[in-house]
Amino acid sequence: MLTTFEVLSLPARREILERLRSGPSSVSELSDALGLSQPITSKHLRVLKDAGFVSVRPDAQRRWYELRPEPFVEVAQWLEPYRWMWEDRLDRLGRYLDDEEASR
Amino acid sequence: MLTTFEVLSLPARREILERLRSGPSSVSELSDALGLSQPITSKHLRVLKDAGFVSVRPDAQRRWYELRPEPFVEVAQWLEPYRWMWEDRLDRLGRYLDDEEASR
DNA sequence: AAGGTATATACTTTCAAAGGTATGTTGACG
DNA sequence: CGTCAACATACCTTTGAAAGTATATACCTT
Repeated sequence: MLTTFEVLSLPARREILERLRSGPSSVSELSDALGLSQPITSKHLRVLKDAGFVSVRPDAQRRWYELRPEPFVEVAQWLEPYRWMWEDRLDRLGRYLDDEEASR
Repeated sequence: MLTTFEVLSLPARREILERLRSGPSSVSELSDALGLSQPITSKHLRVLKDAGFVSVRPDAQRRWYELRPEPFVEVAQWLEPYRWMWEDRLDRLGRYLDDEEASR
């Protein structure tokens, strides 16, 4: 199973995620919209599902894929300790320290 | 050249970045601290440099590597349109009010 | 039951990143 | 000037993700 950042390293998969921001979508809708073959699309969705980026809801032959927040939260948490580099406002530093303290 | 997310997909490189949060470091310091061989460390640092994650300052035989914000900002900007998934409006309203207050 | 639709997966090939090892390069210092 | 120290890079090998193609599965419709 691929890790969160490995999943995100492929542009096609980021495009799938971007498209899912506007709501759930079926495989054929995604493959049409992004110009990918159906098998390729299914395989990317499988990877995205295994990593927690999407969930699936069957509906007859269709599968509706939908965004899930967990891996995005993981990225946000990874990113947080680096924010001081470009957001050097003291109140944000304060907020970061508050969060650190609150997490213990 | 590897893209931002490709660079981040390797744990060893994320560990290097994490270590650099406490300040600039030389190759041997990093390789000792992380248990990596010197060539491997140098190669990862080369990748990180090419992708803009670090800058280098020569000092005799030593090279001091230091974090740079740009790629982190890129990740933050990519992440932003997904925040609604786990941060609801009230959270963001709260932060907005905090910012307004802090700016006076 | 038959045929069509929507999706998943098996199989193969390709390709490039990652690690290991050896060697090159540059500067310090006796 | 020779040697050591710190680092970079060239070369080779391995490995696994990605794409393409073909096929399997499940469900609807008539």
